[in-house]
Amino acid sequence: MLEDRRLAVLRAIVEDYVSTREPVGSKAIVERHALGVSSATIRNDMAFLEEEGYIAQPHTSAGRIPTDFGYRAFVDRLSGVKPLSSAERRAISDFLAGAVDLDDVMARSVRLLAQLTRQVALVQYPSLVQSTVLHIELVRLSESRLLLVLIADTGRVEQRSIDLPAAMTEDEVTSLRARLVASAIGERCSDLGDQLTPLVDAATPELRPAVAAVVASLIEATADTVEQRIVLGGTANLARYRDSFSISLEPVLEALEEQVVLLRLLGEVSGEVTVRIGHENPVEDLQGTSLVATGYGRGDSVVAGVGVVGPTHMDYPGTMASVHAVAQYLSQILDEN
Amino acid sequence: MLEDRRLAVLRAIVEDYVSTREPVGSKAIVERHALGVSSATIRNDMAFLEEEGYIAQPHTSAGRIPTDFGYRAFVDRLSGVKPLSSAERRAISDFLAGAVDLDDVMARSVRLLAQLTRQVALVQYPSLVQSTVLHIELVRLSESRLLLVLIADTGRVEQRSIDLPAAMTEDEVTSLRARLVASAIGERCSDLGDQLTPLVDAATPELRPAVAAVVASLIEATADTVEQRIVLGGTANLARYRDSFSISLEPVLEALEEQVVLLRLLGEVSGEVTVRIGHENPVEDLQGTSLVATGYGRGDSVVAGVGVVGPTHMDYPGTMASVHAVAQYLSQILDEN
DNA sequence: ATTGGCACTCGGGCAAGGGGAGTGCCAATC
DNA sequence: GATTGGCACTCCCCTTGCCCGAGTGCCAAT
Repeated sequence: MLEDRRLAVLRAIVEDYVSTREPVGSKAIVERHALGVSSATIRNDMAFLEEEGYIAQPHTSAGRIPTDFGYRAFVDRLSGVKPLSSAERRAISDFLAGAVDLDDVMARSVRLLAQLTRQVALVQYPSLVQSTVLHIELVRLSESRLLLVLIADTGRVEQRSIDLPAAMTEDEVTSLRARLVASAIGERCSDLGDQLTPLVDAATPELRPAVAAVVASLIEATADTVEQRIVLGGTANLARYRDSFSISLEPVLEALEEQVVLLRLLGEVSGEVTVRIGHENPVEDLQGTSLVATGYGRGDSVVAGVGVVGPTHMDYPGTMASVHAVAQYLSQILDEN
Repeated sequence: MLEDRRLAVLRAIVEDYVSTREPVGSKAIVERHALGVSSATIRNDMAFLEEEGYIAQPHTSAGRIPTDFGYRAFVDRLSGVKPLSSAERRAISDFLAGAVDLDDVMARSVRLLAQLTRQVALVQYPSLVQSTVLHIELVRLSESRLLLVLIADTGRVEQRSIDLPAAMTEDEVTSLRARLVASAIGERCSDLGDQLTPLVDAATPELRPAVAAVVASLIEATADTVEQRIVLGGTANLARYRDSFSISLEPVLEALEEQVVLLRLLGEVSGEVTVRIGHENPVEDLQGTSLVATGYGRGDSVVAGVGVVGPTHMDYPGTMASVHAVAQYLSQILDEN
């Protein structure tokens, strides 16, 4: 009962601070939230909440602001699920329906998510490792250069140009292409190594180096360290929160330009919506921000992540709902193909 | 002679202001530049330069800062060509040499340019309109869905998925693919419309709608309004110049997220390095910034643009040199393929 | 446990003042 | 006629001092 009210106070503080971005005082809570007690009582509760580490004072005689720990409690125990309005749902499906290819789906999603949440959006391309090979194409650019195109069932198309150790004729390329197609189609991209090494051994001695180069390139293209791609959007939204980030937004922008960092952020997503608040964030430069992310995929398998990065004082319920919804639609689009 | 000194004063003001970002006074010029005259003389010259619109005073009793017009004069008449150091040249070629495909080249270029200039870099994919068709691939995703892949000689690979109006068998797809390849390979992408419409007419009545859909998709993919792609990088550098932009950087970031805007920026590039200073910029939200851009391509034909956006008080000679150098290397890479 | 009252703290806004950088102008000089 | 030193003037900006008010913590009363 008493515990309940204290949590209600914490909720009030989080909500008010998120909407006003100003430290909230005991009086403001009494006025804006019908808790049925006086400001003095609230003050006592606040002292307790501060003791426990949920909230903090920027300085004496200021209101309280939630700590990362406070947000954590809010997200875990206080925020209900905030359903999207039907207008929002419609907006999402309309927005994504017009996409012509995977690149377009990714670009639209990231834009959409940035718009919905007014934060920085991240969308990861479906992982090749989780995909199967739909088609392989080998195009002869010149005597000793090939273009390799790999098409995955998730809609991803990867290309590599290959400098051959020795010239190949058109016929040789055609035949190699047929053999690649025969061994690779339908296989998991992650198994390509095992599937294709026999081809190298089976090749004639003259052609072996060339075949090896092609196979190596194919394997390299599907190696999980390089194959990951993440699209970023809505960085302009960061500028709005300029003063929210402890120092400045330069390190934040910098971190967000590093693919490696983005991969770490979206690396451990699951089917659930995950929230990392402030210092919980693995990336140092982003410890002034929060991440809301989840995975999408076909059926139960998660093939990639999607999420947003914003100030710790974000609207968590709303953001989580938007991220969840976009992930759902992405899964659906993937299923349709 | 006298005119010469006045221009020297303008140059001194531009150079000092660019490096210190603070209004420069007559005394500072005497100290930092050996012009052989007293500060009073400089003051007279400054009064003249102000009268003519080259420089302005933020307020009485402050030093002078260059106007857009002043920068223009500096760029047109005062700045010599600043050659890159050999270390820089080596950095560029090293950086670009490791690229595995066109996407990689574009990503690396934009990163490189952002790093060299410490500003926001833009790199445009080679225009399809300026390319010829190297290969076309048609993959059957399901009974009534195809994936169309178009490979251009510039290394670009475009994909579209197509919902067919009626089912097609594997054989039908193979045969259509062969016909597409026969009519399209070696043609300019911009001519695809003319080249492919006969195919639709020649198709059997049952297949005609499907063929029409495929051809329409191909034409749509190469239409010059949609085919353009621009990669952006180094937005973190904007944060450093936070206070340089008249208002805030939010509108600037927003403008830079609009493909349409970027296309307008790089739309009219030529082989020369072009500079647009402040209000000369066609995009309203970017009139507090300057653009330094040029084109790259094979031989004389410009296939795409590359450039940077930064504060009007940028190091023009250095930026122009970097942009020029990167464009050169891009042209070279394109030539090699 | 809750409440009203009260003294206390401290940040932020505002006004006043001084320092300093820089200017424009003028009379003198080459 | 261009150049120069001198000088009065302007105005930004930093610092100081001050007050106000929001908000707190504590306490005694219920």
